[in-house]
Amino acid sequence: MPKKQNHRMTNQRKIILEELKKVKTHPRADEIYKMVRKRLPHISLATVYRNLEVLSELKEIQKLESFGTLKRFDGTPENHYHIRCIKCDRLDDAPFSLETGLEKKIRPLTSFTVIGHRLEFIGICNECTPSRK
Amino acid sequence: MPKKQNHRMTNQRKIILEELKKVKTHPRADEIYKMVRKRLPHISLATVYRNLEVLSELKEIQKLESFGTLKRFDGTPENHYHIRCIKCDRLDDAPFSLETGLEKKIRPLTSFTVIGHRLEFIGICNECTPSRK
DNA sequence: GTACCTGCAAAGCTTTTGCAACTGG
DNA sequence: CCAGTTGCAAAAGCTTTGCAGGTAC
Repeated sequence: MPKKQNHRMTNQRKIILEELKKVKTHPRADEIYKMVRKRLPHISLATVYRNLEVLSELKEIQKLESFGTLKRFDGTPENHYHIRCIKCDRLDDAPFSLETGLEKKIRPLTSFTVIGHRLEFIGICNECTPSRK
Repeated sequence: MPKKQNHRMTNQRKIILEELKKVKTHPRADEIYKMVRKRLPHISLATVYRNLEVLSELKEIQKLESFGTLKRFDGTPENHYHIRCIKCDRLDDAPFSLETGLEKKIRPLTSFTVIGHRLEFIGICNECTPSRK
């Protein structure tokens, strides 16, 4: 069973959360570190990393890493979608044709010049599905 | 203008490409290194990295790094989409409601148990659009 | 009081780079 | 030939971890 942890709302944790909620961009850890250091000049980068981890476990924030931390390489140069197994991190091609309509739909809603999109499905693969073991 | 380069099809490059085309998974650089080393025991990991870079420039393969190399953190815990600027790497929320139908459409087509998806739009932001400078 | 947290420094990993030797076209 | 490439080793990032001291509750 998962280890129980009683998290404390330390000053550092509170300020990291406040600063992250304050911006609408999606900063990297080092950017958050810079933001927070204006209010806590002696905070360490390790504390920022540890708190971002805890806060995303608590579902207060989201950690974004769609394709995982490591780069992956794909022998198929054409654009296509993928499906990832959340258990074993296996990444397959998704048997799904391109949704060309998506870009058209978002164009009137954004100030960006939209030139494409990426779509990834998340799931559990055959081998990781308990009922089929 | 972009520097012109005359790429050579060296044995190492050819074998890396062959091995990558051979698999339907999307291996990481270190996995490709292991695959290639069975045929070229003395190849170096640096060569693998350099060739993956060249091959993706040549559009022979794709480098997958949807959210970029670095992790990013999002103060909004609810699921939502993003839009990335390919020039400055800025990442904003996408003003686009969730496409709940996608998962339903892929379920009959895959052996994975689908539990979600991630969608990212790619574009050029306001500040990077030349015509509005 | 004590489990959790912090800052610092060191370690860990993946990826990139400098360099001298080598090679494909 | 010689620009492009390779292997090796070292460097460069980003992220995690060990540890001793500090703190929230």
